[in-house]
Amino acid sequence: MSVQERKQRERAERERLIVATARELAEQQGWDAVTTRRLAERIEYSQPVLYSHFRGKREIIGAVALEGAAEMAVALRAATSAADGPRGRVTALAHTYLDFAARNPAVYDALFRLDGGLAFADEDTPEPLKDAFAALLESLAEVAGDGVHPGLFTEVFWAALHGLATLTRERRLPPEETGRRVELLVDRLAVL
Amino acid sequence: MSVQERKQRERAERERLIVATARELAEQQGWDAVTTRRLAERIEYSQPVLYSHFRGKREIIGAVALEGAAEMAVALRAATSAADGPRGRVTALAHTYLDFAARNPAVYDALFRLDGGLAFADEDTPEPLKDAFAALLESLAEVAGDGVHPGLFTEVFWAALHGLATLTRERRLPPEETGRRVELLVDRLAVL
DNA sequence: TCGATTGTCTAGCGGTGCTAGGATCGGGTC
DNA sequence: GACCCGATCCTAGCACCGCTAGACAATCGA
Repeated sequence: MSVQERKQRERAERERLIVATARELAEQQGWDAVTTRRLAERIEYSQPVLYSHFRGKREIIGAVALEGAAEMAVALRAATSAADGPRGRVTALAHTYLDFAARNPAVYDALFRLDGGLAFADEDTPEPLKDAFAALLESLAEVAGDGVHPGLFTEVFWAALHGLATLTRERRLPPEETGRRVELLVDRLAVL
Repeated sequence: MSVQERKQRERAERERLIVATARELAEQQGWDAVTTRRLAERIEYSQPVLYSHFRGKREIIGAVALEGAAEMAVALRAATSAADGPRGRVTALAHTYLDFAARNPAVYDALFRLDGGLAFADEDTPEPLKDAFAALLESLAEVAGDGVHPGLFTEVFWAALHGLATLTRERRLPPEETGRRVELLVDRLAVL
């Protein structure tokens, strides 16, 4: 049994290596540079090894996305729990979200822009994704306003943040005014 | 001279054919299916002909984007001029925007999701893009609220619409509640 | 020690965007 | 009308992509 266990451990370790390497490469040079050949070379195995862990490139993106979702949830909760008052929490939430997107563009892409084969807003949505949404909802529910469904409010707020994050990063919005945009968004959307 | 003019005409005509065919193919089967080989085959020329009109695939996407921007501006202005009152205009604007994105996913992608090599929010931004933003601004300026820069307000509103459009289409938001999300967005963001 | 299983690699398939270089066609000139 | 020359277009091919079949080697159980 011990031998099998060791092999399983090593296999799991290699899988982590693949995901970490893919993420690293994507952050360094963008997802276009994450080819199966380059990835295989970096982990010092041949291409087919990747396919013994994942169905294909899409699943590797999905794995990076799940990792990112967990980290984002942690970051959001840390920021909101350190802030004071409803307004402070929502502002911190917004800034943390945008900051995460800006600092981890490849992870953000894996999560919300690329196809990682993950189900969203569904019963079989992976737990980390549900939890990241829950982290948003926890802080936003208190400012949704009377008679407004917290989930719906969270969706709208999230969509606005997502729009700002993506348009800013693609230089479709000038990045200088991000602070004022967040201020406006929070002032208007949140019922304080 | 007449011969040269005829050749120029034919050349311009072929360029239109390329853009129209690329757009059609993208709407039918997605941008991934728009390969230079398939596109060349559809226009009944060889691949290199494409490169005598455009620097590469990216520029073809850009051309489709410009076409789409002009159409979107027309659609937005038509919808808002037919609506009554500030609230009616903003609501119509939002629905028209999301409707355009849903009905022309490939064009929307070319405009706001893919890299068409176009400059945004810059002095050398192509005129159709500036004009589409202007169409948004025209209706949104009247509900920006006192002391809020109309341009900044438009950017935030646009980002929110963009987030809703993209997340809904990628099934990251359930599509059923779009109406209620727009209602909430307009109610909160616009000063009526 | 031997066979079977597991793991990994080499090699290759059909596709991609893009381009070099040769063929062909048509207009302008004698 | 014959010729030249430049513009125009195509064939063929480059290096790369995601992915996989099949050969090979290492390891396990009997």
